[in-house]
Formats: sequence, C-alpha cells, structure tokens
Amino acid sequence: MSDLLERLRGRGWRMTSQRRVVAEVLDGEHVHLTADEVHARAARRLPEISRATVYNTLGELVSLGEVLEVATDGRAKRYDPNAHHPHHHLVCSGCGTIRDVHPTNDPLADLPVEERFGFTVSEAEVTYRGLCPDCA
Amino acid sequence: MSDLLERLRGRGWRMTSQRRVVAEVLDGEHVHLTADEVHARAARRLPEISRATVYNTLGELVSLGEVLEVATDGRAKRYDPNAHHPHHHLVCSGCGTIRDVHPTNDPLADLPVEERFGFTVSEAEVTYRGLCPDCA
DNA sequence: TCCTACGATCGACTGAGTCCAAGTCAAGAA
DNA sequence: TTCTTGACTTGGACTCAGTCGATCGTAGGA
Repeated sequence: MSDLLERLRGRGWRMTSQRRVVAEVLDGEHVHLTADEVHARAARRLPEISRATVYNTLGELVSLGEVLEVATDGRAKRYDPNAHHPHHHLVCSGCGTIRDVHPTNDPLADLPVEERFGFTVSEAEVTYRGLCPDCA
Repeated sequence: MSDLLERLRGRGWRMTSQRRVVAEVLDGEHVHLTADEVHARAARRLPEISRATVYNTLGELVSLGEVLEVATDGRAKRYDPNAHHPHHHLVCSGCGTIRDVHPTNDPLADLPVEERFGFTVSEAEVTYRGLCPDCA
C-alpha cells in the first residue's frame, strides 16, 4: 500500500496525516469496510479525525480509481482497495461478508448488441449471492 | 398486472385501495421506480396514501417474490415488477435510467468451485453500466 | 349489519451521507 | 529557517431514505 501513497503523491496529492491513515486502513486482500468502519479504525490511530474527512478522502480515492465503491444492498457502501485487479463480488445474504472472486468469463461479451438499447456499455459487474459457511 | 392482483388475493392478501393502487403503479415493462416515485404516483390517484404504507406494501410484494428490489448505487432502491422473467440490468451512469437486459450466458456457471470459498451460491446478478443515447 | 383482526396513518426516529463556515497546516518560495 | 497561501480538516447542522410504534380505520366473514 505504500506504493499507493507514492502514486498519490505523484499525482500532486497533498499528503496529510488524515489521508495517510485512511489509505493505510484500506490495505490488504478482501478488505471491504464501510465508511464508518474506516473512520473507527482511522480514529484508533488519529483520534481527532472527523467523519467528513473520511468521506472526503474515500471519495477522492474512488475518483482517482484507487479504491472501488461497492453497494451490495441498501445498506452502507463498502470500499474495496483491490481496484487494480479486476474482480467481482460474492456476498453472504446472511451476514453481509464479501469475498473477491474471479469468474472464468467476462459478462460484457454476453450482452448482444440488440440488448444494449443504444447504450455505450463500458462495464459489467457481477454480484454473486449465497450463504457463507458460517451462515449456511 | 390484474393477474398480479388475482395472485395476491389467491394468497389471502387482504385487498385494500392502497395496495391496489401501489400494485397498479408497478405495471409495465422497464418500470424501475423508487419508493418515493411510487408514492408520488399512487398519491395522484389516492391523495391520502402515506409513505409508510407504500414502504410496507413494497416490502410485502418483494417478500412474496412479485417485485424485485434493485439497489444500483448508493441512492434509493428501485422496484422492478418484472420478477417472473429472469433478467439483469443496464444502468446509465449519467442519468440513472435502467433497462432490463438478457445476456446470452448464465454467470453462475462461470464461478469455479475454488472461487466459492465454501459459500452456497444461489444467485448471480449482473449490472451493466454505460451511457444511454441521451447522455453519450 | 356488526365485529374485529389486519392494515393504514402520522410523526418521530435512525443511519448514511453531504454541506458549509471557520480554523489549520503542508509544502513551495524566499 | 520562516513565511505564505490555498488546499485540507473540523464539527455540527442538514438531507434523504427508510423504519417503528401507537392509534385509528375498514375489509370481509358471521
């Protein structure tokens, strides 16, 4: 993740302790935290960090393409730092746990022209649902 | 949609004017209204209908399997009456318009066992994103 | 027609996220 | 090193979607 900090600095991002902490919290595989969870973890290291800053920083990371926003249901969005390795999500209908998964086929190829209604289709996102071992 | 009303009555649903109006609003192809839009349209015919009733009725229709809940982004959920014909969604990143689409392949088959992490996977939902002709 | 359990209503409440005015500070300039 | 400045952060008020619960109303069976 330190290369994330490097990339951000290279893009002219002003490096502040708040931004550094948020970026560090979003480190690892299969990390899918809500904004509130990010805030809670960031606050363990930097107690005075505000919710607004966490939202701002997450929003910037998303628009820079460094983090993905995942809206699995009507509940809080989750943030996925694994943005540079295309993948989809497997969500547990019981507890909401998310795993990154890699299907063998690209669903974009499966949408015939006559089903595109003149849209310029750029992306296909698959959400698999089911029960995790604990909830089954 | 009148067969929907029949089906509901057959299931012992108590028929009230509010429920009838909500069911009638959710009629047609490519209908993807938010709860607030459903409430607004229902209120044109039945001005005193309350938001809570619309939420209750939508929730019941969803749990009866007559209507699908679609959470395309972090915004309000949308309700899709086309629940008896399996399909996926194409969403305009500009204006949020939704179309029902039918890919040629079932993505469930594309998730190998070693990518299921012990989950019992029951459903795969594809969201295609792009720009509609108006927004392009 | 009457009765009553189920459904509708209203308003207060919650949770997620946004906005804004004022204060702070990172980093380039001197 | 110190100064300067505009970008960043803060806290709190606000919005929007949705839920809850007490109370009222009525569909439909007797």
